[in-house]
Amino acid sequence: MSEKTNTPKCATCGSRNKSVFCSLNTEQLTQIDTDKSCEFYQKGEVIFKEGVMARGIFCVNNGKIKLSRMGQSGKEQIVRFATGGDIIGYNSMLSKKPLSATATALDKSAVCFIPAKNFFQMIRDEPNFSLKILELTAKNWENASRLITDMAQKTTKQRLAEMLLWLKETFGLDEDNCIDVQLSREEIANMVGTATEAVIRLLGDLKKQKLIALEGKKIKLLDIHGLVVLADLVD
Amino acid sequence: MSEKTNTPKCATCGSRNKSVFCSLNTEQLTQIDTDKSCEFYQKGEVIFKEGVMARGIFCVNNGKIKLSRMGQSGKEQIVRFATGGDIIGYNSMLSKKPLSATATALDKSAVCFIPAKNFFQMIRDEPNFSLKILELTAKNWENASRLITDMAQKTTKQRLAEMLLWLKETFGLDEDNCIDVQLSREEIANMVGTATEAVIRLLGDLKKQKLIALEGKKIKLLDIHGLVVLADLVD
DNA sequence: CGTATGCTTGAGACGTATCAAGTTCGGTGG
DNA sequence: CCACCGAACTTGATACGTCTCAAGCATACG
Repeated sequence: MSEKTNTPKCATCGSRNKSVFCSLNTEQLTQIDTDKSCEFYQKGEVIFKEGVMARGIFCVNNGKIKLSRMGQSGKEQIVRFATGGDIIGYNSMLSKKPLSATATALDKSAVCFIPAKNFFQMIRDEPNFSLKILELTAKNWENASRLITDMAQKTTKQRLAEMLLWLKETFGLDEDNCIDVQLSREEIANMVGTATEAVIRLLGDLKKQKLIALEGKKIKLLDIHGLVVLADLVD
Repeated sequence: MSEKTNTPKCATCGSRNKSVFCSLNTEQLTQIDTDKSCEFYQKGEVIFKEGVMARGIFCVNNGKIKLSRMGQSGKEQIVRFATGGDIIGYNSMLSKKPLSATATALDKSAVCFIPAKNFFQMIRDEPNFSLKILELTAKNWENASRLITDMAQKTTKQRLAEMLLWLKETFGLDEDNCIDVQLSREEIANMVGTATEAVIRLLGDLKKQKLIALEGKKIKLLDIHGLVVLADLVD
């Protein structure tokens, strides 16, 4: 099979309708199909690296991706996730600055690359597309400012509870009520902004409080409302 | 003097050229002038409140404004500042969600209100304006994701050093090398994400390290490079 | 089956929050 | 102009949470 055969078409992309591309017409989608390319990544593979200039945007066809920054002495901070239908790398395009985060596959993922030229053309030609991107960046800011507040003010345990809820929103639950993504304890720590050991102890606490259950590597949510209350510190 | 007389005109606004409105033509500016209104605020007065739906954007003619969110048990978290030429309130417009932060004047400030209609019209009619706003929101995200990382990973002292540098960038230094904005210790604590007492002690430490000097309420920066090094934990 | 990697537990040190005084500052009314 | 009052600031003592380091344990994989 050639790569061409593997490359998904925008018109038939299952993620398109919930994406920023939902308002584009057939002609515009064909143009993207012509210019884009698609890459497949294994778990752990890097899609793009912080500090490099972006040459286009990436659209996640399917899979799970983390976006992280290098902080203090090389410690990773996970700042966002992306799944099917999400686009990544656009902030760097728009600000004309180097990429501010590294994108890494958490799972087998298929990611399309759309050149800068097409991206900016869509912004110029299609005000609705522009507005979609603006909506996206505005929501990003709102999420980010909430995160800043929480990082600054909440205890580690509250942040952990919040991150579990965030993971649930992003990746959903499987048939067994377990969060449907596999992250190492270290990666969870890198979301929460704490040490791996703290995550382990605090997950133990949450388990004792019957808010979650631990089944192997999987985290089962037993009491979502309880987690919400804890995360908001109604405590 | 009627308020009309007081209302500054966009065409002669000293802040316009460094603002997102720099690419608009005379006709477009006149349209804004017709529809906008201008309010004057004293130190401490609230321009808009978190949770309310925005009905337009605000453009700072002059003055100093803090944007903050309510976190844990009512504790304020300062997430951004705005000065002459900056616009605020647009994220809420774009995401069609309630305002995510409260804007408060730190000083006598003049702020123009531009109705949503005009804002969206400019986005539709003027791709360059669209791109300016996109650039702005993208930069916001990059700042925010850095802040998230720093809040999660840096020590309080490092964050304080970083915030002092941030204040310097935003408000500049006066003729005496003092940060040109008056914030209470509590407000500084609400930027750093710590207690007022910690800020006081740590400012004392920075003073002992000869990185800053304290002259009354004013903070004088003695060794900017030293602060940069400290903030980055080259320590 | 052995080795590497990730996970877990424990003990100790450190940083920061909290609470409880004082002190200084800035504005107001006598 | 001074005295007063409240708010902001400062300092100290203590407690708690979290990080770090060190060791042991489970798990995955060749």
